[in-house]
Amino acid sequence: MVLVDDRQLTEELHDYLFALRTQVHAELKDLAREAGLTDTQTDALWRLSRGREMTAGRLAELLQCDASTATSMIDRLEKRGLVRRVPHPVDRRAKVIQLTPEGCALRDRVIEHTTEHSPFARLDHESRLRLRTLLREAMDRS
Amino acid sequence: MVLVDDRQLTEELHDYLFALRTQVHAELKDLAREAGLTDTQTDALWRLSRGREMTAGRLAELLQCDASTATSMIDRLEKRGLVRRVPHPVDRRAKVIQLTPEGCALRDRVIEHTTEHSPFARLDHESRLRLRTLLREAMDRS
DNA sequence: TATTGTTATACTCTATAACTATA
DNA sequence: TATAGTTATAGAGTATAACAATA
Repeated sequence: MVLVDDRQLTEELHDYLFALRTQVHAELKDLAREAGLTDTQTDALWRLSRGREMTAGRLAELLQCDASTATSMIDRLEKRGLVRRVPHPVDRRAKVIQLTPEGCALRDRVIEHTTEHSPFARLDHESRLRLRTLLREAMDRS
Repeated sequence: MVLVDDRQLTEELHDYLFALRTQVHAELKDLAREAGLTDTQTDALWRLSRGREMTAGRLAELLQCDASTATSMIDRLEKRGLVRRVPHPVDRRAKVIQLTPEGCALRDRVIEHTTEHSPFARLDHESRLRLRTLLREAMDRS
């Protein structure tokens, strides 16, 4: 039983797509400001934190940006002493990006702050489970 | 009955928060490339399209950016002939931002393309309804 | 030859501060 | 005085193309 027009619903979800971008931007910006970072840098820090260490190429892949963009981002993070480039153990072309102790400390603060001021705190447990399921489904591009 | 650790679930949702940013960025970038725009410009066009016309200040508010940022964005869109600044009917300080016919045409193409290649197309109707409800709840900052 | 990463370049996005015109 | 918008400035994010070193 379809009570809502399908095309209208899809269009409405696209409103959310755009709003989501703005909202997520804003949430990350708040997080970032707290830590003295930009939202993109916070994103990068989070990735490095979750996956521990990785090559520059892998980071670019996760952030879905060009390799050259990753290079300049890493440059800025390195200049701030948050990450460091170390040689790859077997591939001498590649470089492994690591969080420094300062980077780890900042990451910890970001995680703590995120957990405290979560935009998902409004939802109850069941809702969060459902949201996870739906997001997984919608975001899966494969 | 809680089968999943709550803290872990919240952390996982934050992974999605970051991933979502990247994903939504990417979706908008694809959309934009199609139309020869940046993702932010696509966003602006969409807002102008949905709300018809509005002041520069209102646009900045919707995009959650500074007024000066909106100014330069409008500059670029105007230079491309997609929007135009017209005097506000009663407040002579304010300017109303309008889509030009070219802007409208581009907006139509973007909407059509979005509907066709929707990231939400993967979800069935019921799932989309549930997603809408959850997003509304989670995104409501008031 | 193909891949990893960097550099040079050019644009867009972004906020802050100082400003103009109007309310 | 306060508000709407602009300008000047500076830094960050972004991709393209050309390049070096290595696989």
